Amino acid sequence: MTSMNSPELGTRARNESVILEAAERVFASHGYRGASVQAIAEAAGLPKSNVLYYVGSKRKLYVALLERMMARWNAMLDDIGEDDDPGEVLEGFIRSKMRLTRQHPQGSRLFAAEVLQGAPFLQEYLHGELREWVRSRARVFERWAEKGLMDPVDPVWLIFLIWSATQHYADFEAQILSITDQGALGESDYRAITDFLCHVILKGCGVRPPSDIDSKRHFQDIQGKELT
Amino acid sequence: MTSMNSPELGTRARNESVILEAAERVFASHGYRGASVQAIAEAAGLPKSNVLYYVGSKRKLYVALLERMMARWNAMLDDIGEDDDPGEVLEGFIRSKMRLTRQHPQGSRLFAAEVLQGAPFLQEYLHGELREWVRSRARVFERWAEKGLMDPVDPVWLIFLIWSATQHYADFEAQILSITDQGALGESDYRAITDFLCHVILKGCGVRPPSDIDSKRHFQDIQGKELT
DNA sequence: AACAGAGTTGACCATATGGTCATATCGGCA
DNA sequence: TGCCGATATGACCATATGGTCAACTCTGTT
Repeated sequence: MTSMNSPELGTRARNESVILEAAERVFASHGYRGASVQAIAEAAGLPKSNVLYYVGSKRKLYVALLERMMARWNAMLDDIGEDDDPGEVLEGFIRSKMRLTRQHPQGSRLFAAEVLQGAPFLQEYLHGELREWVRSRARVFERWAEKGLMDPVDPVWLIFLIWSATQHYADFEAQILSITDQGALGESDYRAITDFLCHVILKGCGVRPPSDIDSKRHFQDIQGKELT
Repeated sequence: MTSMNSPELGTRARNESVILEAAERVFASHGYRGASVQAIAEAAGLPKSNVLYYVGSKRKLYVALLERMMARWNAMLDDIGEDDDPGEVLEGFIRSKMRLTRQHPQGSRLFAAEVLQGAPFLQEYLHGELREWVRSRARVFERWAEKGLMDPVDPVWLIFLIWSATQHYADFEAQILSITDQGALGESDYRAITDFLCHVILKGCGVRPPSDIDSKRHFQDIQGKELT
């Protein structure tokens, strides 16, 4: 079979993976226009020609990265109904989004850079799939407000608040590290931040926090996924 | 004197102003590396040589824009003491930051792009001036918590929450417009968002909202500054 | 050993890049 | 009128850009 390579991957799969990781870093910090194939190749430790041999073109590489990130994003978005517990749903929402940010900071930054330039490659996704997702969530939140389970806040602004507060820890990491005088955010920082956000946002919307048992399940969920 | 030009500006002042606005847009959407002098020149409606005649170099232009934005930041950061009213301070803080975002969306995006690439030009500012500002604010918040005027939340995460939630409406404007199916965020949107953020964040931290008279002062403050 | 297909890479191309410079025009003033 | 500094801009340069291509090596199969 294949010779003794890194964990059972063909040459193509291995190189593509190296290239994707390198490209994600470069695109994330310099945006689409600012990233050069040469820079990506150097970050991947390969000649430029080899990179283009695998990915075809700069544009295809960029699109592939965006699609990978949107797939991760979709995997995070589970469904809810108006009979679910608002506290559980909101807290799960915050924790999922924070986990995504933590596990894929470069991907989060890539997304931010894409949206900063007006989201030319993501218009369709944003205006289609994601918009519908937000609208359906918003309807449920409104029902909860009618039932007195939460304050009558605009559900769309609430969703954006959660997205922004979590996204921030990837996109503005450089600022946060400078200001808190740290080299990196550790597991305990992320746990503290997540708990803080859950506290403020749930309380701020007048939502009763979920019972301890549920919080503990979420907590273990995070720990389990982190230890890989 | 000078011939009949736009509102009493010398040639130099007028052209520099046009160039700065154009450059802010281009740098904001494509980052430092992704922005080309040619693109800036076209956005300004001037030949490339003329742009370079006025600004010297791409790098100087970029630094000038960052400095202008940091000056606006600093103008917003007024001082507080532990005897001030927490609700008034927090609400003023949120409203100031939101006003900055609204009045200078391109500048906000420029800042975001700079931080996304690791803040190479802003390290000094972030690690010096801004870090001290955050620390001093944090001490006051902690005193308030000790006095029982607010929940014992980590003040630094609270400051970042406010920054992220407000910043978001500039940096992710494309996403927000796509999802809410709008062409632009209007004055009424901004007022609603600001009120929403004040409600959630103050309540979420256990801070008593300021009295009506104070809110009205803030409100007029905003309106006054917006109508220019 | 011979072959085939995947992988590798330097040379090359047209175009774009940031920046310089010589030259030309402008507006006011003597 | 002639002069002068500020303004304007096309021509130009060295380098970097995304992408192509032909030649090469490697690995597994017959």
